[in-house]
Amino acid sequence: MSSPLDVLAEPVRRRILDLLLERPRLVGELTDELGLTQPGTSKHLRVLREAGLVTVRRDAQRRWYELRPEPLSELDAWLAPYRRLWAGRLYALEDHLDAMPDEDGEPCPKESP
Amino acid sequence: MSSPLDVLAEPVRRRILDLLLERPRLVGELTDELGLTQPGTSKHLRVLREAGLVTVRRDAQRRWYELRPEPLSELDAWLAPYRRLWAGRLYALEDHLDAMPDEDGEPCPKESP
DNA sequence: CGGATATATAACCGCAATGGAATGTATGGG
DNA sequence: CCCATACATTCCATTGCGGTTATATATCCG
Repeated sequence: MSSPLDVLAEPVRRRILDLLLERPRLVGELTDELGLTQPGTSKHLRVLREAGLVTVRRDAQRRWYELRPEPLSELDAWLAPYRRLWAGRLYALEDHLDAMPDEDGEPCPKESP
Repeated sequence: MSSPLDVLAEPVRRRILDLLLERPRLVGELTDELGLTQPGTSKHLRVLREAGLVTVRRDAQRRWYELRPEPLSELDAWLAPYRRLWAGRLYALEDHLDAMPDEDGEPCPKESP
């Protein structure tokens, strides 16, 4: 019972979904593109399957994996109240720059310098 | 340099953001609501800070944590091409139910039975 | 039927991340 | 000046996850 967010934390799984966004793929194709071993790919696919993010179509020994985007709507729903914030209101950058503790780290990286 | 998705995989951190969605909070408040120890809370807050998802305002010994939703736009951007799919086209449910391998598992849980 | 192909599963390992206890640091109050 | 408060950091143990190797299962081909 893992949340889509949990499943998508893995970069590899995100790449799989991105690949399936174009068209259904065989496990072998995905394995090639990901540069993983076949069992590695299969395990990620299993996680995606159990999260309902992909479905399988059997074709002899082959398995066509295809995208099932529905569960992503949950993520979208979670995101909704936040989207309003960064879209609508202008963020007072200087305000919290001023209040920044004088640590040497970079607590708030800007996205594009 | 962790992606928002990576940071949000943690349920606790999602709850923190949800709490900060209402109003800024002190570490103590968050600790109470989360049922964690104070250092535990602080560590999650550190992760959120480094991801740019929260900012801190110092007030004597207290620290007011507030939400910074901007990095979530990256998640939103990743989500965009998928959103079109589950929103626009009707998903052929029977189609892949038909192609479902006869395993005992439940590869595709429906969201509301 | 026997081997090759395509994929899944199991067993195992290493690492990173999480959570708790103890400690460090800064600020305010008496 | 000393102690309490509020929070951060460090250290440590546990665990869960991702990756690989080896093995199992199913299907096609000759």
